[in-house]
Amino acid sequence: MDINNVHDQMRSAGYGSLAAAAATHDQPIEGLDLRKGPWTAEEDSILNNYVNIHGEGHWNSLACHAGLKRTGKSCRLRWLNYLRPNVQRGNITLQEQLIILQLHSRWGNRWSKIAEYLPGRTDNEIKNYWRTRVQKQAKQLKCDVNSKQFQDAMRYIWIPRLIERIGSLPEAVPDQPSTCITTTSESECQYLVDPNFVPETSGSTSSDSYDQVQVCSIPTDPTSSGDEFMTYPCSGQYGSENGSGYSKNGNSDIHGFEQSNYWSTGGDTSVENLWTEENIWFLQQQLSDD
DNA sequence: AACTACGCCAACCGCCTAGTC
DNA sequence: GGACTAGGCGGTTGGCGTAGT
Repeated sequence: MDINNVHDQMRSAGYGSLAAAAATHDQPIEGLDLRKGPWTAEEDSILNNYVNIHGEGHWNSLACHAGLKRTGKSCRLRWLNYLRPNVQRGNITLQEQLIILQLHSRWGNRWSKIAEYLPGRTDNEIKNYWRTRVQKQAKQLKCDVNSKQFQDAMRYIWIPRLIERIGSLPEAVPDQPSTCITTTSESECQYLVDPNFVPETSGSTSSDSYDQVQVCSIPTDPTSSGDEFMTYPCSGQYGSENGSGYSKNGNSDIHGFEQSNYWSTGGDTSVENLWTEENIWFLQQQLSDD
């Protein structure tokens, strides 16, 4: 461990308590070489060992006592986003995408709140996912990510498509503790967030509508205790028998979309091919008719 | 092979809030 | 009640890798 830690440097430099204050506000103090940028393996090891022994919290003093020339904030971030046990990185699954879309439509950019429902995922990663993937889709649609147009596109196209794809998976992905899939009948399926992570989940409530899928039990308000299912149109193997379940307000009017190449993008698990020119044109036509 | 453009993501920044004195 | 501190959150940025030319 580096004996010449920040604390000692501060003291020897005569800064006293100013040092801690400076660290709090991320203000570099002349003569102190607080490190920035990517963490080294050695720094990771030091932080990991220190937290394993002393626990989380008190990040500023942790940084000093561990001999890390980093701000407390930096240590906290590194621990939460990278070193913490069970942190998952990369490969946002379909189930996770679904949850992100749903929760964002409800809570907006409350990344940390959304992250609570995705065990192992950090708010930073969800935020990055949203910015790089979702906003890209909005850009392709030539609309703002917060616009009604894009919200509709998500609700009536993207999310149902995700549901369809999740339903077509060979089996529920076992390493996704946040999501379970239960099928209550041949034409009805439910995607429920694991009760361990979502409060007030209703276990096996039946769908009100024959051709709609219950996706998630999410409190209307973070403090709400009531059950509320977000419902989305469903088609194909899980939807209405005529396969025309895409609907606004429960009435089908986007099924023509399906008859284009919307469902013909193969078995990839991403949504990268969602907005073909043809689909974008069709969607814009549909939405402009509202 | 060299260069450029772009996407992704780790990390930083500034602001806010809660707790403490 | 005000000052100070720690921690948390969302927005932003910079660097790296990769695809395209």
